Amino acid sequence: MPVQNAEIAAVFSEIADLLEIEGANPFRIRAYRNAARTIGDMGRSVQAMVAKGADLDRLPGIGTDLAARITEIVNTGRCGLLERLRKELPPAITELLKVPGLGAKRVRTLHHELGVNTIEELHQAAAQGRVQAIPGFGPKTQQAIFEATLPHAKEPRRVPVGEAAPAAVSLLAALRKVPGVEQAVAAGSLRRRRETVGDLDLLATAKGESPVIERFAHGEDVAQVLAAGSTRASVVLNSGLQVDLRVVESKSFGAALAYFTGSKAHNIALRRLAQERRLKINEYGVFKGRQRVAGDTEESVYRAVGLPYIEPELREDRGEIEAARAKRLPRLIQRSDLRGDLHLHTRDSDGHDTLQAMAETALACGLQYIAVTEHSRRLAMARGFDPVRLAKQIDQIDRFNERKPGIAVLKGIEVDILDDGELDLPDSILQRLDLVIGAVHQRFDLPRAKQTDRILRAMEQRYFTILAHPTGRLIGEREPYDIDLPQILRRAKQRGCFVELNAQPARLDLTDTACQMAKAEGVLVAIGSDAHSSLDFDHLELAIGQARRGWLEKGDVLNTRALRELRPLLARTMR
DNA sequence: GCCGTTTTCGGCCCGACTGTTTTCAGTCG
Repeated sequence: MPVQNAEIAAVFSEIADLLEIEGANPFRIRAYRNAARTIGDMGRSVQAMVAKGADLDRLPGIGTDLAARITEIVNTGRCGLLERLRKELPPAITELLKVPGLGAKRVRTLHHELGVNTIEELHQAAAQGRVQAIPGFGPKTQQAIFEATLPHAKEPRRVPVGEAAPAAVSLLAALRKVPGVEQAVAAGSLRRRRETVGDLDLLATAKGESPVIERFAHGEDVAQVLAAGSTRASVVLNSGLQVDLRVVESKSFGAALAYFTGSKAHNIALRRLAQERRLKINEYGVFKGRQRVAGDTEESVYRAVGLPYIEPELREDRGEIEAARAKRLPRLIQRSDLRGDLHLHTRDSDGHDTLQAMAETALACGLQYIAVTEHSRRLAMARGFDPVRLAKQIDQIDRFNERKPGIAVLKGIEVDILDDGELDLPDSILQRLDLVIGAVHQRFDLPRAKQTDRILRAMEQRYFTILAHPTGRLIGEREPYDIDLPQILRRAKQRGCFVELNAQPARLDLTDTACQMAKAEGVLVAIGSDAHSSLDFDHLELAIGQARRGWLEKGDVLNTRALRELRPLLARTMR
């Protein structure tokens, strides 16, 4: 039974939660949390490392004890420590930690004083007024618990970055109009371009008496004010999105921006470096004793700890500090590096705009070529193409290009990969194309070995260029299908074909760590907007964010190539 | 529980806000 990294991470997270409720050494708890994050974020399979006898304790934050626990979980599928903890505490109790305002200590108190073990029991206790009878708990706390544990109380959800970004734009515009406000910018996971955003972190600089906090808390879209002090406010918008605003003086702008951009793990690593230099970093600056030595810009903060500037998308404590120290930071790809778009639809299948309109908009977006890639016949509901309609479109594109429209249109297809790994259209028509994108659109439930084999077989087809949205996940809606991605990437390298980074906001597929894996394997990533209308070219910006999080540079992305360099690369896959 | 060009022991990031308190603990990011 294969053990996924995510499962090991979940075990360590639960151990950390239970240890915390038990009141264990906080640093031991942190060690389990750090290990959970390290394992969960890792591109490599821990199980494979164990099988190869690799030294697990060379992983950051993994020592002798944790290495032994990992080996135990991989080999036996069980974890003795977790089983022991689950006997000492009711397993459902970790759910209580998710209630806003409840941390480990209060959960422990509620458990000991009231015998509360589940959300339902906690709700009952609050309803009966038993919570406020405990020392340290008052009526407000009890009321907050009561409301947060109502059966219909929804868990805060993470919002796709494509939704969060526009919300931030309008909030920032409003902040900039408040008297005394000098700057207002987005920080947090939005600035790091994470694919989902838990809450919006905004940072403003303002002169002394600016009413910025007050105006923000009374904004027209604000449903609830969670907190509002002199430098910080937290609100919930009508959409359910939580927004935190921090206000600092402009001399602290850089330090505050670094601090509130995070990630938390990156900040901790940074402060540790500062400690070594007898410096202290907080959101107001970098300090040597009482003297402030940096903080007006982010660059100054990094310089103070002996590092070059690190791009926000890299700040996850996934090796960027070490890379910065060694002067080996990547020069991350930028939107302006993209020369073309390799995946889009017109209204000939399920898109909304004509080829002419798509081409004009792409040109206006600074692209030099696009590939039209309609669906194939298997996707009947998307009006997928059969060979006859595809032949017709091929002629249409040829005529279009003859008119010298200022942008080159490549002939492609997004062809379905059938259950057995065959493609949905015959070679006789595929051979007339410039590129063939293969996509899995049904049978997401195949077991790992079959699903992997299906994709590997598709990649071996005579005409196959790019594997579309390789994992099939839809953020927050559908899990990725179960595949051996490292094996697929290895085969892609051998075959000379490419993997897509699909820019649709709900897809952003590949993930950031998968992009890193592709880069490590030497497989070029093809960025595709998967545009279904001329408005969708904006999504390319999201894919660029994801690519940057995956440490991709210009050279790692197929469609940064000029057309004359691209053509031979595509032709090699059409053998 | 991890980690070490100061250390194999003794450290481990830092501050704001709230609620329940008469000076602070707990939570959060």
